[in-house]
Order: sequence, then structure tokens, then C-alpha cells
Amino acid sequence: MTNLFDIPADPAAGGHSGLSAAPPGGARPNQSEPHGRTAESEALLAGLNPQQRAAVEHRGAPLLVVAGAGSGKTRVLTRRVAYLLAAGGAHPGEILAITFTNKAAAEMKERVADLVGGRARAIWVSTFHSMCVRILRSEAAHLGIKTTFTIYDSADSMRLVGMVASDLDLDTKRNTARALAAAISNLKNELIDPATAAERAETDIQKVTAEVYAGYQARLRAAAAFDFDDLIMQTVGLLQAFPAVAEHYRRRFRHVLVDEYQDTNHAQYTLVRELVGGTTPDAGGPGAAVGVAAHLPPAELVVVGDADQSIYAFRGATIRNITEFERDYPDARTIMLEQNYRSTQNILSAANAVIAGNTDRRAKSLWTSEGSGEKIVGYVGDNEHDEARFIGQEIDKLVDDTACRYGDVAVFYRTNAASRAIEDIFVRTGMPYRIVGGVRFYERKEVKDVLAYLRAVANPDDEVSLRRVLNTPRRGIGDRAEAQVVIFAEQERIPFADALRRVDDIAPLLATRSLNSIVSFNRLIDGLRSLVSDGGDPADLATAVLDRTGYRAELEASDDPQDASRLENLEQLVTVMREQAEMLIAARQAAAEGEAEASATDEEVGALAAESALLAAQLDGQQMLTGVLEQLSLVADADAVPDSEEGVVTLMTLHTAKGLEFPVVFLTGLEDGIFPHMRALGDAKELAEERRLAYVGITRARKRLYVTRAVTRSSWGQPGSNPPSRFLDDVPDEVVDWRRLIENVPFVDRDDDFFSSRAIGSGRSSPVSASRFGDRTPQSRFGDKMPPRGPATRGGGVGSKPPLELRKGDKVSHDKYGLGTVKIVDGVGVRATATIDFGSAGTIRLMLIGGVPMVKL
DNA sequence: GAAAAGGTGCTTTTT
DNA sequence: GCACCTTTTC
Repeated sequence: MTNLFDIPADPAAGGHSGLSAAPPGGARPNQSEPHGRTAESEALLAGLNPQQRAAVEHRGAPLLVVAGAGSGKTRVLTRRVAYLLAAGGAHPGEILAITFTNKAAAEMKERVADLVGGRARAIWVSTFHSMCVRILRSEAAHLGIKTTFTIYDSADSMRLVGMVASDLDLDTKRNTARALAAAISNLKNELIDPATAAERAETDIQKVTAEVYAGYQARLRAAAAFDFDDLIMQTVGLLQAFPAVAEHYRRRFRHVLVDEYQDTNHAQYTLVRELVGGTTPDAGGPGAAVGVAAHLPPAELVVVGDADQSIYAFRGATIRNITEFERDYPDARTIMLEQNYRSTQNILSAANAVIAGNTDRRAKSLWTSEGSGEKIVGYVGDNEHDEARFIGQEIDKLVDDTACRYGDVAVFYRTNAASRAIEDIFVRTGMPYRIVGGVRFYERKEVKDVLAYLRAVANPDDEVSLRRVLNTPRRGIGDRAEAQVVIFAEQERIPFADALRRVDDIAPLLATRSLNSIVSFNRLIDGLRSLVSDGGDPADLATAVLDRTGYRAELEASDDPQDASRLENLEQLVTVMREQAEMLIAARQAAAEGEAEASATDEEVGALAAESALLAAQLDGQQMLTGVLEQLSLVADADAVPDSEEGVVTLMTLHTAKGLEFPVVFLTGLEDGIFPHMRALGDAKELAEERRLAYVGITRARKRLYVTRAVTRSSWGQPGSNPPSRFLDDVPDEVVDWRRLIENVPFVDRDDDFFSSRAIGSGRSSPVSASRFGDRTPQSRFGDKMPPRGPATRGGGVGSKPPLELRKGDKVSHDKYGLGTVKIVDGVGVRATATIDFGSAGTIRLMLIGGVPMVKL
């Protein structure tokens, strides 16, 4: 397959698809004067404070809006977009607004539409990734790539890295693949290509990484696939390699707005620069815009962000983009929004105090005119179950006693795994709740299996997907058979899929069963492809996959209750695909109408719009399938949608919570080792990011904030104890009402005494002195008995339990097999085994090491 | 080759 | 405590 940038000549202008059509008249004067004050423009400025107003009205030079949490930055962005149309004389097709999540994009689009009506349809509001996909598809012909390319998520990437590593005879443990994939991702975020990575590699690890990276990119190209980082990196490469293409987009987008700018990584930063045009202070350096026609002034750039809310450094985001904005764009202006319209003063005081713990930040202090509000409520549970119980009780109390509805409440935690304890209680007490994120729908095995079929059908080169489904459901094509095909493909230097087609050539090397299975697998795929070419829609195709592969039959035949829910998931997948297909058609129509409307005079609008909408809707089966698969890859949060749905408590990680707000927020697991996370404790930079995460969490709350922790918490199946989070120390005492406050004691490793500290007043004797807040001076509320900071102390493990001592004839009860009689005992100590007759469950030989789920009766 | 038992290592966070 | 991987057994 041709490499992306092999094409030597600059593509001729005019080859772009309809979606990138330039607005009539080409570039417009950049600093167009406002049309003066009209009723419409006045209305758009109404209700804004002076800073917000300045940001909305600002024209010309690049603008950085430093906005604190809850200061109405989304409002400013949407108003600005509307204002550009109403008072700035901007053309809707000239506006590009980039957000980080699809949800944010959808919301902004909706709000702008509320303000300016149908004109909003021609505005590009998009995430970085969706935008890049659209650009790459439009320019596919120039790049020597197919428009049917597949998008690999991180799991697919890891699989591919694993395949490359095994090609190179490297250790292919999962951890290795994960580390390599992360290293490659970092390189891509820094816009470093494999050749450069190899040049710069000094350590052995870097050399290996560069080698795998090169093989990985080759495999991606061969599979006609892009990973998430690729989407950005290759788009940047495209704009840099083809000045005419870059200029085309610069002419088109005269207003570029970026939300959540603090979360951009280097590649995204460069992409913005390329789209905006203009020059850099250190021209020629990395990120310098190339080939800008002298007569084309840079687009108007407005970025909005809050360095204190940067929580994605782990995926390459760099605050430098926001802190150095004025250096990057020397004529830039900065506007600060500090007034908060979301939270009470108590909550803001806590947020300010916590974030103040970070040095090296631009001082910023949120304030509100709303008054202090309720105190923050604190609670220390004996363990995570007690913590969860308190949360459940408190929510019920709020709903019963106040105007609060379940939908007003959110519970945040640091890691997805932490949701379990809370869920347990909620399920048991019948609390209505929903989890956002976590084990995502699209990450479930059965869903990925079916999607892999669809991808393999849509993109014949997609080796990762093809090999995933080759023996799913099991049809007798085992590792040996697959390996033979791989070897044959290497010998003949043909793609895996082609080797599979020529299975007859290696028939002698295969078991008859494998051979037959491969032949019928080929037929299966052919059949599915013809379904697509006959114009079948993606949902029908998914149904056909379920029927023809026997996937559905296998699940239906199973009596495992998990398989029943798998079936439900698959049904839901088919439904989602049907909806997506409809949305795709609707979106095409809307875009086409928008384009038509934007480029036509009023009289022509109706006819033209209708005509192009009809054209756009004429998607063939292949386009439809590609489009739907793309949606599913990019819109991974389709099952998110908290939308403050009536009557449902929302559970999510702190990262997912960004950009949202709730009247009532529970911040859980405030323990050193949990939040801040153990992995961050040793590293000042990571600790600073954890602190920002705490700041994000606190500032989600509008009226009431709860902070909770647990003295003991089980993780990895073992109980342990964590000191209180250092973030709690920073919260001023006068804004917190501690409902229950107990001290930690050094963890005691005794099976019968896990919970060795108790609250005063619990009615039981306490091994240590504990205190309620209020019994002491606030400053010393944790006294000097606080255990030293550091990783959690751990209790004894399974292995420390004594082995089970059995003799022939003993009766036992096993958790899984039930009652049994010992028949034979072999070996001594940890090597001892027993052969036990479990009656109808069979006769089984078991090891007797400690922790075996069996007791002697 | 499939099924099942045993072993291993895991937990950041996500577009 | 769990999911996933490896080994064992039929």
C-alpha cells in the first residue's frame, strides 16, 4: 500500500469533495468591522459581565480566554459564534469550533442553533478527531489512502503492537505491548515519525520502541487503518506536506475556536496553528506554519481554557499550550473570567484552597455573589461499604427532606474499580442510579466481536479485525491453522486476507477440519460483502452476522446467565446501528442543506437545499457501513449522556465529570493512595495533576458538596488502610461540617480484626483514642497520632493462611463443587493435593494451599 | 481442538 | 476479586 505522503506532486486545487467547498468569494477580510449595534447583537450581549462581553465582542488578534470553573466559558463561546454571524458579518461556513467531546460539540451546536437558527447548520462544530476524519476522507484521493479506512481504538492498537512485537521475536506479554503502545502514542503526540524516533533513540528501550513503531505504522497502513493519534498526526502531516491543501482549509475557516485548550497536546496545538496560518516567532521551528500565502491573513483564533483543569497530561496534554499562548501568538490578548456562576462560596473556598497547593500557577481566585450556602459535609467511614452506605442514606434523606431529586446527585470516584462498593449498596437498597463510562458498551467482548466482523467486511485489509473473528465463534480454525496462514502470507509476501483465500495452496499443512472451516469462512465473508453491495444497511448486516456465524445460536443455547445479557447487548447494538444509520443520513442532509443555504441567495435556498439533501442521502451500502463504523469508533461515549435524567443518581470517574455540573456532589475515596492515586504520590508533577483533578471534582458542585473517605478499604481482594487525603487538609475547617471523623491507626494484620478503629459513640470499646471534630482545636484535629504519609499498609494475604489438612475419608464443602469426600491425599505442606469425590460434580484433584475455597466439615 | 482448572497480575484517568 | 492467560486433560 502506498505510504501516506508518497505522492510527490502537490495535488491540483479543486479536487476537494463538497464538504470542504469554500464559501463564495473566497477569503473574506479578516477584521471585518461589526455591522453596528443591532437588536440581535445587543440581545447576544445581554446578561454578560464585562469580561465575558469583551471576549464575545473581541475581533482580530488571537484571544486567550482564561476561564475559571463555572465562569460561563461555554456560554461565551456559543455567544461568540452567534455574535460573529449577527454582528460580525461572518459567514457560517467560515466558522470552525473544536471541542474535546462529542457531547460538548452536540450541545454547542444546539445552543448556537437556538440563537441563530438554520444558519448554524453550516458551522463546523466538531471534536479534533471527527474533524480530522472528515479532512482525511476528503483528501483521501490525494493521499493514496482509501476512504473506507478503519479507526483502531487503543485495544486494537495494543493487539497490533503485540503482532509486530511477535514479528520481531520480542517478549509479547501484555504489559510489554501496553508499554510499547503508550510509548508509540507519546511519540505520535509529539509528531515524531518512526525514522526520527530511530535516529534519536539512545537507550535500548528507545531503539526497540522505534523499531516496533516503524513496524506498527507499516501494519496500520497495510490494514488501511488509523489509530487515534494517527488521525491528528497524519492530518498535520497532510497540511504540512501539501501547502495547497492547507491553504484551502485556511481560506475556508476564518474563525477558529477551541474549547478546553488546556487539554491539547503538541499535535493538536500544531494542527490549530496549521489551520489558523500565520507565522511563528521562531519561524522554521517545530510547528511553524508553512507555505502561507502572503495575502492571506491568519484566521481569527479564540481559545478557552483553564490551566487548573488540565487533567489529561497522561495522554500528552500540555499546559504549556495555554501558559505560553502569548509567546506562541505575540499579538495575543488575554481575558480572565473569575466570577463563578455555579457554586456557593463555601464550595469555591474549598476549591481555591485545594488548588492553591499547586505552585507555579497563574493566581486565580474564584468568587461568587451567591453567598456562602450550605457547609461542605464530611464523613469518614469504617470501610468502603460504610462510606457507600452513608452516601446512600444521605441521598435518600436529601430527596425526602429537600427539593432534591435523584437526578440532581452525582457520585465521583478516582478509579472505575471504586464504583463497585457504591453500586453494591445502591443495588441492595434499590437506589436508582446509572454509571457513566466504566466498562463501556463498545468494549464488551461480544460487541467488539460483531463490530470486528463488520470492519472486516467493510475493509478487506483490516487484518486485526479479520483475525479476531477468524475463529469466533469457534469453528475449528485454531492457532496452528492460523499460524500456517501467517507463514504462507509471509512467504508469498501477500496480505493475510489473500493468504486465507489461497488456502488450497497450503491444504496439505492443515487439518481437514481447519481447511473446510476456512473455505466456509471465506464464503461467509463473501456473502456478507454481497449483502453490503446490494445496499443492505449496517443493522441488517449485523443481524446477518449474528445469524450466519452461529453467534446468536451459541449464546441462545448457553445456560450461562451472562450469555443472556450478552444477547441483550447485541440486540442493543443492532438498535444503535439502526439509529446511527438514520442519524448519518440526517446529518448528511443537514450538512448539505446548510452548505446550500450558506452559499445560496435567499430565493434559491429552498430548491437547492432540497436537491443537495437528496444527493447527500444517496449513500450506498459501503458508505453507510463505513460511516456508521466511524461513528461508533469516535462516539465512544454514546452511552454516556447523563443529561440529568429525571430520578437517577449519576456515578462516574472524576475525569468523566469534567465539564458537567450537579446540584449535589459526593467526592469519595479521599485517601492518600486512592486520591491522590498511589502512582502519583512519588512524583510532584503527577501530584499536581491529581490536585487539579480534585479541583475539577469540587467545582462540579453547585449547592452541596460531600467529601468522604474510609479508614479501611479492600483492594486487590485484600483489606488495607490509607491515611486521609492531603487534599482534605487544605480545605478550611470552617467550611466543613464533619458528620463523623475518626482517626486511622496503623493497620493490624489479623484476620479477625480488620476493622480495628471505631468511632466514639459506636457503643464498642475502641483500641485507640478517636475524636470527633469539635472535641479538639481544628488545627490538631488529626492530632499527632496520624500515621506517616505513604502507600497503604496491607493486611495479610491468602498465601499466609495455613494449608488445609485433610485425610482420606474427611468430608469437605467446596464453594463451587459442594459436598465431597476425600479419596486420596498426596504430598505435604504447600504441595499437598487431595482427590475428592464431589458426587454429581465429579471427582476432582485439588491443591490444599491456604485460601482454597473449601472447608473441612 | 475444546473445556476446564489453575495461575497471574492488575488499577489510573480517555478522545 | 476478577479477567484473562496458560496448562492440563479428555
